[in-house]
Amino acid sequence: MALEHAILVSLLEQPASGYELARRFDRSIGRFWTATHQQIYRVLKRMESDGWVTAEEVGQDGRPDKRCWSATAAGQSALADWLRAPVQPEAVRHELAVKIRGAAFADRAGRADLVAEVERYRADHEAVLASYLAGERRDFPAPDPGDARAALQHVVLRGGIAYERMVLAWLDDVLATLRDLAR
Amino acid sequence: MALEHAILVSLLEQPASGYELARRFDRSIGRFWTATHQQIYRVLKRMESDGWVTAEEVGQDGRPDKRCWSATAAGQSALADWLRAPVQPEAVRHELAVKIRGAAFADRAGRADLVAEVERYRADHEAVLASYLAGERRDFPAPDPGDARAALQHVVLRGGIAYERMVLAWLDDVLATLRDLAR
DNA sequence: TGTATCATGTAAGGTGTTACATGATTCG
DNA sequence: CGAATCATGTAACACCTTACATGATACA
Repeated sequence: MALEHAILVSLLEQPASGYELARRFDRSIGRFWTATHQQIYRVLKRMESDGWVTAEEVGQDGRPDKRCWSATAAGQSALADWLRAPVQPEAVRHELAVKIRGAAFADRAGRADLVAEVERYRADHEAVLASYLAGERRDFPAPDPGDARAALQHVVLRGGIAYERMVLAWLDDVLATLRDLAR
Repeated sequence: MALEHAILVSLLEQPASGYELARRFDRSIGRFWTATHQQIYRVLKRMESDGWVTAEEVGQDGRPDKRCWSATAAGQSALADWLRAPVQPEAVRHELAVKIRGAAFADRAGRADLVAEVERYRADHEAVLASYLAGERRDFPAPDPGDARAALQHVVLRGGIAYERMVLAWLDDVLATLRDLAR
């Protein structure tokens, strides 16, 4: 139930329309919390009725009008309450791990297909790592000790980078193991 | 939608009652796929009507009767089909990362509380790592190149170990960053 | 003329969580 | 006698995903 809070954080960082929020959830915030635009519009409506956010109608030339959302004082206080609550244990769902254990019950051809799929998956993660590193060079070229927001954004990004590096190393281990079995 | 397939893998490894399955989802399988007993019973029923699993009634002395489930040939073939399909991109939901970015909008006391919470969270992950390492020593003391199932289970466990080590290192980074901001 | 982007939604269906429910045995 | 474990479920609700829907502008 942290979608509300992820939206609050994003709106406190910068007010936005539902559409812009949805794009952020495809990019920076999407690194650690995914949401579709349908979810976002629905939750924004609930948050509005709870008084956590307010919208300002913005007329635009040559584009549809938009509602620019920002967090209210009540929203910021709800976020502060949530920050104080314990972190919920995460629901782990790692499909590839299920497939790897399932490979024990596949034939030679099935395992060869899995090797190809792991290679494709590995290439995806290599691309994600490259984009994180590019983002780090772009957004955090030199540490600024006075900027708390940047320091916190940066440490979260470093977590993403560490995760991707770990995944790549593990996928090499997986590929070596699968190839060993094929011999 | 991999719960069905996680159940198939588990039943192929060893037939089990719904209750036993639920316990496995609290332990070994739960490392990469979580499920509650309610979900498991519901899905088992659907899988039975799809002909993927069959149950054998087992009467027990001093305990309630149980239904021992095993995968059918149709179930194993459904698993093989799924193994050939591309891995779906995972839905990332990392609450702690949201909280860390949210800490930019908290006061000193709120950040101090977050430090304490990160320390608690870190201790949890240290315990998980210790249990993985104990499981590795217990179940895979010496590699057996002929045992495909063990090799695949082991590489998945190594993934869990690598993940926990990465998380611990990152949490140290997070704690150092938060403490830096408090000075 | 077709595709991409901006902008906001509804509806249906599937999945997951929480609470409730039952009933026996084992162990302290 | 109470708590934990074994064993299986139902019901209600919350949440998420997918498909559908609309309509404007910008650009090739």
